[in-house]
Amino acid sequence: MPVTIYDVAKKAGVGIGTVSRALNNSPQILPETKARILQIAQELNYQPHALAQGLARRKTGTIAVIVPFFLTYFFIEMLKGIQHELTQYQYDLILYSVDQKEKLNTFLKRTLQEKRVDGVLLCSLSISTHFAEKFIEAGSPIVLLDTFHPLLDSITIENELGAYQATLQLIQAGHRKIGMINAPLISRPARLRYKGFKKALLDAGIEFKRKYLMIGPRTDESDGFTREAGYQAMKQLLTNDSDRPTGLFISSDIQAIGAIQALQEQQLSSPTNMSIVSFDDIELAEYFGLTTMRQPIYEMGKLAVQRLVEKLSAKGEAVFQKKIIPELIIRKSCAILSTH
Amino acid sequence: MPVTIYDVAKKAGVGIGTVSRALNNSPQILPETKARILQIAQELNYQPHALAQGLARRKTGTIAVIVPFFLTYFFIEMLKGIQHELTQYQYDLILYSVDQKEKLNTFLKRTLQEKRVDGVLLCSLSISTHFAEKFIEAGSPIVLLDTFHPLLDSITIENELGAYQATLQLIQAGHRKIGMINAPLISRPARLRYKGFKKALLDAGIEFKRKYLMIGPRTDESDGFTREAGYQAMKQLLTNDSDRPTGLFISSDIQAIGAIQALQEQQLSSPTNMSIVSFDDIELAEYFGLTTMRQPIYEMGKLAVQRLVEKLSAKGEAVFQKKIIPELIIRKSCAILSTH
DNA sequence: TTGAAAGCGCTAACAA
DNA sequence: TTGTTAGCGCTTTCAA
Repeated sequence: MPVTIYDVAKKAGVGIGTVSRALNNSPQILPETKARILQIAQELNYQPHALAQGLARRKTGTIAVIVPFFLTYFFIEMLKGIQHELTQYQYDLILYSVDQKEKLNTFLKRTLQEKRVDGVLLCSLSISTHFAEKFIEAGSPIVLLDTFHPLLDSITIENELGAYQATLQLIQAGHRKIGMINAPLISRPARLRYKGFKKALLDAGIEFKRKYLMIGPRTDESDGFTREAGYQAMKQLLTNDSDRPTGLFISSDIQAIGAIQALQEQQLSSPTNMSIVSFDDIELAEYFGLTTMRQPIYEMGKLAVQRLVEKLSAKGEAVFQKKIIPELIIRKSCAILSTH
Repeated sequence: MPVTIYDVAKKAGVGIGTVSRALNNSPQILPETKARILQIAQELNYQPHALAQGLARRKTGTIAVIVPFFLTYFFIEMLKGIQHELTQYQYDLILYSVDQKEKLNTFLKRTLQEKRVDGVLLCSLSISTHFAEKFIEAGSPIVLLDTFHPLLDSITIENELGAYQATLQLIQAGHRKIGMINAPLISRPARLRYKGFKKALLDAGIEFKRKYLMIGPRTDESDGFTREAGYQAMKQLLTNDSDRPTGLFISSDIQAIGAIQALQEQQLSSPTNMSIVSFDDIELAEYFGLTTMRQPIYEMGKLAVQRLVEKLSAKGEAVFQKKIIPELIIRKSCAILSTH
């Protein structure tokens, strides 16, 4: 039989209101009674019922984190940052993973109406304007992570700029035949990285060749930022052995790793036969010696939580849109092209 | 202003009890009134308040998943299985990650008393007998995943058997100088795999050499089943260049990957200079061509959820202890030793 | 078949 | 400073 506030009150010989005050350290209570009550609560091993407390307080102490179903390295890192920071603020985390498109809206609707959570962190998934407005109307705190909507708070990476820099790195290494392996363009980061890539070529006066561009497949199981997708893309690219790029910008490390595998199967290697600059800087990037654009994913997760918690207490400010600039990490997958 | 059951009742011209009956498809209601109420609820976009519902029903529709803080590939896979299955049963998932030892007990205590969740899934972390008994007393459903306690339901891998088989594979390939890279022995799987390893050697009449055993370091950040730990262990092992093993059982794929890296740094490779059999069969194992003992992690996650959900409805049966037998996956990291 | 009312365990406003 | 009480939004008896 779980012990309730009534049990504590009875044993202490006070009303439940007083117990509540003692527990929530209200100033309107005599220090001695407070001490006595706390003591008794301890003895009885009392712990408030979370749901009852939530119902009365109109807040749950829980936030929802919505992520794509395919938990890749990227999301793990993000989750770690989020989780770590959330612990600091004493919030619990409900994890929703979206395996189908409609699911996201279901979850958003639920978080909005069901009142099971105080706020939501939406990761890497696009929210419709309809729902963005709903959240604003309802005054429900939400922050977007690695995704964007003009009406809402967000923390994103400067994808276009990062891609530009990555490509520039290839150009500065002397490459002129530069290609890209990208994820499908339904993904916003994929679109932006593509844009940055093309701009870098344009600015350098290098022609963009359509056949140097490879877009890996997307499946129900993945968003296309996968090792397998990178592998397939590179294989496809190697099909054309008369005219191949010498340098490649690949939209994620994990794809680059797959691509390197495809290279090796043909007795080729990076950077000898193909220079590569990728994106993310996941843990494995170091192992593969990838020159890559580092996204501080963990820190972004922390930042998102901080912002959300801020909104949870004092809401109603201007839209907060933080853009993080990725950092070029030079390893050895991008070689300087020998001039002959 | 959120719409409540009262709003629906008023608009339908009925009592809230009737609305509740309509919503929870109780048989004690006239089909027509039910239809009408449902219709109105729809129009009003009504959704029950989760906490209020939970308070009244004495169940939350949420389960807790407790995992170690260092989310490795192993846990990700496990989480995916859990998450996927949980969705089928309409349960929400609260994720607790344990970053310090005391934290686990805090979480267990909370789940027990706070009534925020209906049950718990404890992954890869040891529960004390004290808490095991508490859970039984309280009748709180809990199932252990990749961890064991005699009093509680659990789903574990036959670690000892798996290690035995892995080692046997090396022996059958002709190896006689066989070593092991292991994680620290505080980990139960590490202990059991060590045991299986030694038994295989013993049964084959092969001497176990202490200097062929390498145990990687454990840190606050990790349990020792990491790439870095494997890397360090192999480096250490290579220190001795006069007398090295030719075959190695490594306690996880990710450590094996680190070990291979150390090998490569010395211009060595597997299997040419060192045969390796590892454990887990994570996604990357295929890429590295690891011969390994496959743990059906995803399926174990699913199974755990199924069992938990079962207990959630009809509890109070015998202790369920499922032991999964790992499967040998032959790739190319273990070479047949040429007889000369 | 339905409505009214008594909880579920807590917080917070109101009195005392 | 404290006790009492009215909610919080729902489920579920108990009568009708």
